[in-house]
Amino acid sequence: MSVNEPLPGTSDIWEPELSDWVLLENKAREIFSRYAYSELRTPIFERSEVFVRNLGSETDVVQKEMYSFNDRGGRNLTLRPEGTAGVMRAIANRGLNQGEEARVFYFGPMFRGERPAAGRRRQFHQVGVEAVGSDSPWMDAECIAMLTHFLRELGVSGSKVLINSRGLPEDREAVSHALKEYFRPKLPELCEDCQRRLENNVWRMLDCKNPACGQIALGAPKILDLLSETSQDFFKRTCDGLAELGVDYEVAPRMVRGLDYYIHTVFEVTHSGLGAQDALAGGGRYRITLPGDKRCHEGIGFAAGMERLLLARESLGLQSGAKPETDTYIVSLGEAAVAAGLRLAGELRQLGLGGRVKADLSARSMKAQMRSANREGAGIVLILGEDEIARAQVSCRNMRSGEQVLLPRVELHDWLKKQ
RNA sequence: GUGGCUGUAGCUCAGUUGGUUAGAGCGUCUGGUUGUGGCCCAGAAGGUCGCCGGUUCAAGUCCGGUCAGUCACCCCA
Repeated sequence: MSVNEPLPGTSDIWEPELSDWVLLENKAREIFSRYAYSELRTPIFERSEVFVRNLGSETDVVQKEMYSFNDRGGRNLTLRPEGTAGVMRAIANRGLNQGEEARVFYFGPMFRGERPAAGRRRQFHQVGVEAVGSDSPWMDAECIAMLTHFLRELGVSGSKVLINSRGLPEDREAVSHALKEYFRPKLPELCEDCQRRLENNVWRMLDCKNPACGQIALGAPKILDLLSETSQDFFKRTCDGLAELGVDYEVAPRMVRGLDYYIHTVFEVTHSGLGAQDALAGGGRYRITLPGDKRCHEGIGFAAGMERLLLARESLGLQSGAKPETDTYIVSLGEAAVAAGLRLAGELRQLGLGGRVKADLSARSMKAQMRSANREGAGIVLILGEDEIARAQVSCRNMRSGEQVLLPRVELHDWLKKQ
């Protein structure tokens, strides 16, 4: 508990774990680009209303999880709790022509004031995509297919795609009504949370984790059956699209996602290697009115938790090993040689020879410098001592084979190229 | 926000029913004759036992509080 420790739910990311993060980012760029998505970077904080209007003021995220503060000008700002709102704001600001599609992906830190647990942090990272401007169910299918493609490329096997539909806003009343009718008589048998939910949030009663409630929820009317024909048709065509694209999925009739803006398709990808927080990614279709734009836009998107992707990979034994800190290590014996070593290191870096080059500046004993070279995984050690400097030579040692040659300085570049 | 478990060297952990100068392994540093790594050997450095308070002649060991970590709940990525 020193001031040097990062705040609860935040952490420093060092090598070698950092290489896994870079791998994730590069894979995201590579795969999403193939689907013609472009990277977008939006600010990490926004005016609070950007999130409130997008997520809905009644959602848990807005009610109790936002990191909000007033800046010096008295504006109420918030550290982004998710990526979609900022992306929508950016698209609105730039403008979207009639019929134009915006396909973007992003990744970066998100912030929620929650109690940390396995796979849940206060500063966590998401990689997400948004495709705005298409109201085709095929788009939903392709988006989900892209997500499974991404997971496959990362080596994350054993995940499960769950999909459901929330229908259109105009279907909601009928669904809520039917659910209330079903649950009301069973109220005494339900948990406290669900008793409260009956009026506030009936839909959530469907996926309560309490075993007793779960049993009762099994008998509840299915959302899908209660939706309008238009909504049912949209869902069916999304499923057809998934089949067309060869995506394995499961219909989860009781899955309800927490964010209010979703319409039609909602989906989630779960993985068994994650602990209690088993959602790897989640998303869905939304309808949104961009501020300053009278037209209504539809979009589909998802966000995947980067920490959770990494956890899933870890559970499959996929974390990458430690990289060597150094490729070429220059040992210098004596103060005069240190200057020569530094000069040689600079020369190699300018020429791009020797990979990661490190000159030992300590003037310690040779044994000590060799130990360091070995510990850092150096493949090549170049030795500069009094003899070498006097004769314009350099001792070149291959640490893997143990072979060592004494070369004239002018031959060093060629020797390095051959290693 | 609520609850369970945990908190001793850089890391992983020992530390018996409270009893002298708190230990191990790994890692680090320096040596094992003049300029050579990995193996081996020797030595060294490194800890206010998370913090505060209490009980006691005596607390790393017991009690309370607090902070932190971890897992779970709510919810989500």
